[in-house]
Amino acid sequence: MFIGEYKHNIDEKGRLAVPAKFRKQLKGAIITRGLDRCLFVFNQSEWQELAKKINALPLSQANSRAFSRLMLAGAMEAPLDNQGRILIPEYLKHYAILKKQAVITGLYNRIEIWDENEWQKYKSKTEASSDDIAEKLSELGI
Amino acid sequence: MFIGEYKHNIDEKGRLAVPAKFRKQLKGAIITRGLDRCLFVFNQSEWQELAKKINALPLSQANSRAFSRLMLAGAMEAPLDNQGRILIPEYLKHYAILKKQAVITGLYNRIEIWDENEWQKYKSKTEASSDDIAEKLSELGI
DNA sequence: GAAGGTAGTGGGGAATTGTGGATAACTATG
DNA sequence: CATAGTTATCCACAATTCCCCACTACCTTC
Repeated sequence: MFIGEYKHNIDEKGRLAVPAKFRKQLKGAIITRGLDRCLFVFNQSEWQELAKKINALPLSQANSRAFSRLMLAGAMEAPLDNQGRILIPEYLKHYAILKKQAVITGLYNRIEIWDENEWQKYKSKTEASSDDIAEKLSELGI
Repeated sequence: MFIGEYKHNIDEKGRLAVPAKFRKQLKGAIITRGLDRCLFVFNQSEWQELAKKINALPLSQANSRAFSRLMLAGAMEAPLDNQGRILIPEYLKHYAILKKQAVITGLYNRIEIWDENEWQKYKSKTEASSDDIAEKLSELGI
């Protein structure tokens, strides 16, 4: 299970250190476009499951194609190097507006990568309206 | 599984380098017209499957006939040369508005080839409405 | 408080990949 | 049958990517 929030730097080659606590669970990581301008990182099995679901969407529907292209075409295998870093492709760096300082968060079955600034913005926005958000979730059984 | 987004150039002879990660899975490629003004590339077995599906469409329906003509009549075998490139026929280059810079994307069981410009346009359009798309897909269990 | 270990950061060298051009084979046409 | 044009195969260079090694800082433990 991935939990927690970590702050790390991306070097000039686009490499980002994965927090040590995440590494063992991440053999064969897949990185892809996420929602809200962050990146998702999955381990092999979680990704397999998700990719299969996406692939099953009907090719004839424009929305399905768009979503596939976001998630599947956005995806990239991201093997950890000996120092436990992943390489973030240029187009994903661009998508997530990643500069030097990045935030890595654990969300149970996935990891998210945010630009530090974006994360702060998102957090303050969300924290301010956390009560409202909670209300709306009651419909979903939480 | 094909995933990822790569940027490559088409040379004056109409040749396009297939990303190294795709090559082993692509013995005997089939290239054809795709949807949204891109080209689809399949490996042998995926193509077989799709062709069978298309063939099963009712001949009586105008839409089916149009789709058959788009996909089947547009198809072409595209063997890789020793450097891992495929040759894109003139009529397909024209269909996909391909100029020099092309984008190659992996979508699980197929590859797509886009003109760089078209891809950027499509992507920014899609990314802008990614929340809506995601919402609609929640019905499908994602 | 010191020492050992772990984690994060940075840079350099080697192999792979992408790209362009050149030569050889084939096809078509006069 | 010969020649010209077109297509296919091969070769070589250049850029990028990948992998490895080294350093520093922090944290933990004795």
